[in-house]
Amino acid sequence: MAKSDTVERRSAYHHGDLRGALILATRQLIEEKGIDHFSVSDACRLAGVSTAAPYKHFKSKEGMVEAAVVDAMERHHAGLVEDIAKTEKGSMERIVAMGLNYIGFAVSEPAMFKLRFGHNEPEDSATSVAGQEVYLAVQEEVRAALREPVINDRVLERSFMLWSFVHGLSYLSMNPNHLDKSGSQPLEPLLHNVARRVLAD
Amino acid sequence: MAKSDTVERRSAYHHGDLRGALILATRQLIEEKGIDHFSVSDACRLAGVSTAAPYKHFKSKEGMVEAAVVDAMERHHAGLVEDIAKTEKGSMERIVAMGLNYIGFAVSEPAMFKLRFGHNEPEDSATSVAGQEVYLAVQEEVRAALREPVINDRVLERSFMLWSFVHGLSYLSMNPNHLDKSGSQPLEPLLHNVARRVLAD
DNA sequence: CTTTAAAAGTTAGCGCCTCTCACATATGTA
DNA sequence: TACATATGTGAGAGGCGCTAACTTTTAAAG
Repeated sequence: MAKSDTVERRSAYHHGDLRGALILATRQLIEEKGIDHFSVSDACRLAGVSTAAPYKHFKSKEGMVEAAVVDAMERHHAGLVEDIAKTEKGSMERIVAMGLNYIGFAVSEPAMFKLRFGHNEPEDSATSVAGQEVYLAVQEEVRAALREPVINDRVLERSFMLWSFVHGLSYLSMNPNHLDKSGSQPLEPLLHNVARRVLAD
Repeated sequence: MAKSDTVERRSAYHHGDLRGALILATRQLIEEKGIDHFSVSDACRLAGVSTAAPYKHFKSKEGMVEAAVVDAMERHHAGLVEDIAKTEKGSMERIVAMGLNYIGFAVSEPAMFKLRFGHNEPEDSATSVAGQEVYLAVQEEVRAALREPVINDRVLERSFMLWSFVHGLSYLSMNPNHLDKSGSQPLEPLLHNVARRVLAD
């Protein structure tokens, strides 16, 4: 309890929640101008604090960006859980809903999405752990769709295939001018098509 | 002829080929320390020139990195053409060989590979054009494997599916500790499995 | 061979950025 | 109220991206 307690209390000192405000500013600036043109100074101006303030919350610029990405992953996971709750467990519709949710996140926060996969994080890093939650959810739903009792190698294989397709489709969807490379189908039928192939036999 | 002539002559002045040397230094440093810790100054030190020299060849740091990525894409395409020449046109082996080549490049130059997809280049940018050459080669081979006379929507759809999967597999292969998420199969049988599904019916 | 314009390199330096250090202030607890 | 700790600020060191002005090398023309 010691650690999470500390983190929560941190949210109520001077600024109210400077850590959260900086994470938000970081995301907005990166989505707007690109990671190459992002600076801690800009984020400080946006949050209305001095340029030294962030270093009480993050150990470096890199750590600040990573925190923004972790935050995005966590929101993505929460949204995913919410979205699929509207569909029936083990149904094709749920698999398609997951794909649409994944692509929807990529389109709405493309910079965060790309940063998630642009760095080679060590396995136990916060980014990796947060990103894995989404993938674990995919595995569980594929397991249900395949009527398997546990997540075995068959489930892992098909989950990975599905994830690959959806991931690739996300990249194309972020660059709308490249969408015709998929054969110009609308998203939902294409996802059904792919899910059928991946889950078949 | 005016333009390419100029570019080629440029390669034989003072340094011999500073442009090429800087592209090489840029790639080496980015692969070694990551894009976040890359600086033009470091590349200059490695190439043995002043920090102002690069700006005679590239308009900015961004342009220098992009040139390194374009160079990587061109080498990738050349290697792909060479690799598939060893297999029979229209065969499953050729499709699998392309997948292995793609993944091989991702593993050998992961930073270049990620930069290729980490930026949202305008459609006509050099990066985009160079990257498209590889994808056009994929489409042509899928067309041959499907016995289609031209690259129609069916070919586009299956090419995209194949590319998505191979792309996803590349990301996992760059992080070897994540490879078990694909069901722990060795690469080649897994590629056969996927190619069969994608090309079927 | 000399002249000349352009290409390719250097030095100096401006402005911005990251990050640290010393110091100031707010907060919860004893 | 006193204290320890968590947050914040201001000043500044050191580094980087990029430009301006200048020098040197090269290719081409007379």
